[in-house]
Amino acid sequence: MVRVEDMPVLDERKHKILMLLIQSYLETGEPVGSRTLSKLLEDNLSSATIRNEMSDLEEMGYIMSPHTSAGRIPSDMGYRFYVNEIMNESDKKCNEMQAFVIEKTEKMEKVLKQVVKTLAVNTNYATMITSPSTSGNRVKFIQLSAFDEKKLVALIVMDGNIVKNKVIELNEDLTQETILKLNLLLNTTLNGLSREQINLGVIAKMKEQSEGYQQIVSDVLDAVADAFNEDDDLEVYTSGATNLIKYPELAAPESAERLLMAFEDKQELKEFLEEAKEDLSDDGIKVYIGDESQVQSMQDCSVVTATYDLGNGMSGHIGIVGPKRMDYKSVLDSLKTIKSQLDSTFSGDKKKK
Amino acid sequence: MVRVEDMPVLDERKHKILMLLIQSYLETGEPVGSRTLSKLLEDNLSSATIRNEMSDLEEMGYIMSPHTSAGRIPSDMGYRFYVNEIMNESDKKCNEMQAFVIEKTEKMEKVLKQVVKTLAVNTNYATMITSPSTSGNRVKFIQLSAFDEKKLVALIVMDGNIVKNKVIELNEDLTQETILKLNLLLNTTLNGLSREQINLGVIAKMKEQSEGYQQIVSDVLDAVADAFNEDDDLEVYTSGATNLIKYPELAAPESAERLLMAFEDKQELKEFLEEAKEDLSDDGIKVYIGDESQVQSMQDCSVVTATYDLGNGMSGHIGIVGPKRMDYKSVLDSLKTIKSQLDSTFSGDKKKK
DNA sequence: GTTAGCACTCGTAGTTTAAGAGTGCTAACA
DNA sequence: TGTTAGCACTCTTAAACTACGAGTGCTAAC
Repeated sequence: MVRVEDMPVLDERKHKILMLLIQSYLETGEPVGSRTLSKLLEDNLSSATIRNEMSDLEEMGYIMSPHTSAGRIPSDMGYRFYVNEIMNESDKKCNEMQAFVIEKTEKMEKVLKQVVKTLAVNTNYATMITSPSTSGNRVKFIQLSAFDEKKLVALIVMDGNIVKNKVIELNEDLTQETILKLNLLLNTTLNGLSREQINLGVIAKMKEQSEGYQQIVSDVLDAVADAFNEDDDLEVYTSGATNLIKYPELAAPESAERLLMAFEDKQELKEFLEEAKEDLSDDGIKVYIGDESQVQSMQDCSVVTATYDLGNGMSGHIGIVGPKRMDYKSVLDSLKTIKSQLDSTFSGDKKKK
Repeated sequence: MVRVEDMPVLDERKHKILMLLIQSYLETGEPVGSRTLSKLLEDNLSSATIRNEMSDLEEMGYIMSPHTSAGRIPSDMGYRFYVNEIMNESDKKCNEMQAFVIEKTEKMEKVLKQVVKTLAVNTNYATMITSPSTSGNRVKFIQLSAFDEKKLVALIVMDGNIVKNKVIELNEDLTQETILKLNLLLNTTLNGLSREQINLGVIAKMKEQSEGYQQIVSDVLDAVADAFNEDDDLEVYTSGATNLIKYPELAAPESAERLLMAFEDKQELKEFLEEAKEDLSDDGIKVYIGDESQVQSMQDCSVVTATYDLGNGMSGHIGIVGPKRMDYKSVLDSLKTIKSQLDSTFSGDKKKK
């Protein structure tokens, strides 16, 4: 793992050469030789001079040669250098963003799937997105309704207007009156309470007052717990995992398989995205190079993550996974665009599910 | 495409040799030579004799040689022959089925994901399952509740106890009385109606009686339409797609990529599974070999599909995709086991979502 | 500090070679 | 007539060899 403090300072020429070398490698994926750089560089320096500089850069740890007689490729530290550089400058340019079209669908799920797919198609990398999670949610409204002889449906609305329902099967008929009473009890007791506030005391008190309908109360509580647990079964949607095997450096059978399996299983991705929120930079975008991501199967990849915020207390994470030589500039731009699109799409529209 | 009528009849010895050849190929994945078969066969026939028989079988179209000096491999017709054979006999044996454990979760979605994963792990092939769909559904119960100043939630219960809800935002406050009236109107008008029965006439009549709350009625109708449309966004859950690239005959870069992409996109799978229900055999299990599946990306695969039935009018489809030389016997057994497990798991438990 | 020149290294791609597996055919045998 | 041994032939695969080109490091000269 590279620490920024450990990175040697570069004079102007080395800086230029390093950036050029990395750019060239990002484009071609081929090791870059001294002659290539010499031609790329506007100063007419001979390849021999460049060779000396490259030798220095290699010693410093910014670049390395895959074998003796190939050119040089960036090390993880080299990539880190490059990314740090463009993170600084990228705001200035803001090159013509492709506008992504997000159809305004009612279902959050569909929007997320669409976003993740759009991103994957546009970037040609693998993408992932978590469904938005609400923190510090509260119960807003509960209603029981009998819709069949021995069946109730419990409707639970949470603060973020998340609606949950649960079918409850009964052993006996309930009078309309009983249902009204239960509704009253449930609402007066639970409304406005957060997960933490619904403790054993509250539960005991409710059961006490429920006069023989403990089972129903307990079923409703299950459903309430479910609504709170929305976070726990946070979904991760992915797309374009197969894009990755197009990059030769990731196509090695074993590593490719592990990568694809990670995208199929999603558990690891979920954990990673959840952790990613811990160390946010100012704009919520962060780049993980190689082992920085701490995900075993992505040691040979870079991951760019962003946080999106739907405004009503709901936020989630987006990630783009590509080879280390991914086109960081365009990925950063894409993510920024998506971020703002998501924000605006839902600014006035708080529906969910 | 092979038609059973076109398959030449085989004498006993050819039958035995063909079955043996295919079994050997299924196990090893290597072309089978005459010497191998000679040793495998209990009758002491020389390889030369076998060669003659194989030559005949090749002429008939049951087997083919990948190149001159390799052994023979089954043709699609050969596989078809084999599958037809074991479909007949497999019921007799019923070898010790592995019991799959289906945890009884509340959410259908989780069950399906678990099933598809279990199957994939057990068979080492790729698996897919559609969520159960209900045909001929009707509206059973509708309820509007105000849970916030200007927000209603419409709760719709369908015949299969599928529950849908939709949040409706209002421009004005509604009195409790108005809501009761609307509830009455909605229930008296819509209850018991199927998708087809809710036509323009019914809608017009409702709007007429809704006295200025047309917007709400129309929103509710949207939600109802949604509930009916459950079928349209039938989900397909998949697992183990990466298993496929372990089989050399499928690992060729281009074809493997198409396969994996099919499993990522799922649209094609969905269509295939929906069509599969058209031509059911008696026990709901069907085997598609090669181009029989009509799915472009699976020309080199075999697909075994089964229908599962949850009893309350809900049914869906399972599919297992593997190389043509998949272990049909164990796949058929696994599917049968899962089928019965699914049936029994939900026999007394009609919850959904 | 820069550059030209040169020997050297190493990976890639193409060719050659040898080995092995399997076939088809022929002729002999029961 | 069915079965078998034998043999020449084909074809794939892997290993060994070759030639080539790209790139380097070093030295010596500018």
